[in-house]
Amino acid sequence: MRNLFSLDLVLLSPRDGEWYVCTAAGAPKARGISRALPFMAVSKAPSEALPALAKSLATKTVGAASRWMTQVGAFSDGTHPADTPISVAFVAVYPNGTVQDDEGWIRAESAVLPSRQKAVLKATLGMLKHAVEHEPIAFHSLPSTFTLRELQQVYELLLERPLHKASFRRSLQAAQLVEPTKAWRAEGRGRPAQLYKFAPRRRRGSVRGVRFEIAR
Amino acid sequence: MRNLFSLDLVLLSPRDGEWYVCTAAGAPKARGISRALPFMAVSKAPSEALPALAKSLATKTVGAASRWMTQVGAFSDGTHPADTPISVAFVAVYPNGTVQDDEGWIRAESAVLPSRQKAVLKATLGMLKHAVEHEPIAFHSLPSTFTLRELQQVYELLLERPLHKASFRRSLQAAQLVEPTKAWRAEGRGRPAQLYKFAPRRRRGSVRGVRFEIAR
DNA sequence: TCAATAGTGTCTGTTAGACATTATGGA
DNA sequence: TCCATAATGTCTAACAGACACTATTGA
Repeated sequence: MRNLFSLDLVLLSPRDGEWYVCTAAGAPKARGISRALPFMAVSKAPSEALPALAKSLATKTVGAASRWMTQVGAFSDGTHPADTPISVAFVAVYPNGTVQDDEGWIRAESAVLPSRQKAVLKATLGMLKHAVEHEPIAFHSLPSTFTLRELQQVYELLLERPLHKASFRRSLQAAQLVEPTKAWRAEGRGRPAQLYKFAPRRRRGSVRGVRFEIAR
Repeated sequence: MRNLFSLDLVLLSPRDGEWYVCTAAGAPKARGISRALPFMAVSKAPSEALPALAKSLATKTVGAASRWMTQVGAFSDGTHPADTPISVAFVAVYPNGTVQDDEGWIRAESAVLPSRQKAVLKATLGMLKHAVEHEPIAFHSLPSTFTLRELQQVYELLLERPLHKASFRRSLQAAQLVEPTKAWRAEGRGRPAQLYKFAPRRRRGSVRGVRFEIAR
């Protein structure tokens, strides 16, 4: 039976200041591409909704459920191992520490993928840059407790630009999104860092004026 | 031949401080729903890319090309007149003045649509709220010249909240996105308003710190 | 003691929001 | 003259960015 579409997953996890993306074997060997983003070929009208399908595929692939997932979009260009006319992509993040020395997780920057999936990955990273402002992506990219330095590094990964330490912490405090725990963590030389947990109290009340960052 | 998917369009245009959405006849008469968003049922792998397909369908439907269009996403829930497992939706805006007393354009707020398309419309309006910051949607929702009051009203429609007049104009001036023309337009009683045109000079250089507007 | 990192205090320039004021037309 | 709307000036509070400083650990 001919496939209707494929459902593709961009599963990301930060490690060493870079995004790692989960891949599976089974892509066509043509042109030296042996790995691909996890996908599921759908050949009949699915009984479940797309998000539920994506969630179960992610859980099956990684062995754990992701805490945040959203749709990236539908893609029709380029080549895809399932050879479907379109692919619907979802993105999910897994906490820092998920990536072990597993060859399934590879650096997103240098990932070699079928051309459609390469476009999916690029679109995903561009989408995260905007979505980070409205969704708690960074917090779900970390374990339940984390240092503020780790949090800032994830934000810098998401936004693809450096952030100012003091300003970052002030804004974070004003937003009342995290709470300190009583635990501290020493790494290497310097002063130990306090561990925080994600505990949003309220949405930032002051909705500020328009920003005009219009791409031309 | 069974359909692979449908391509749906959310064609929006502002009028009287509200969004109007373009609909076409031909939806099933069941449950009193007689109109639907314009769509195209795709039964074989398309020779064109999705954006090109959407663009040509929009041009054919409205009789004019839109100046801005982007994908909303893929939708699988609910009912759809094409009865496809998924629908890929695109959104485009048409300038104020496109909507005449044509029954094809109806108020988006009170639109009665097949359930999947209703979800598409809702997701679209939510998406625009975030996209307006990064893409010149508002300018493409107006004719080539417009008053700053019209521009602010479109932004208020997009953002779904009122804006402060003086701050809006200051930010607009700082962003160097518009240029005044020599024309003025008098409407009703008060002082005539100067007409402006969209003429972006530069991207706003100062990329400011993180905003934490995290939805919980 | 030194190096390295965590965390904070202060200063300054920018800007959003409030408010007031002037400008300019029609009724 | 009065009213409605456009456009702009001023003040203030909030905030981002820079910088410096203190705090606390390991080497």
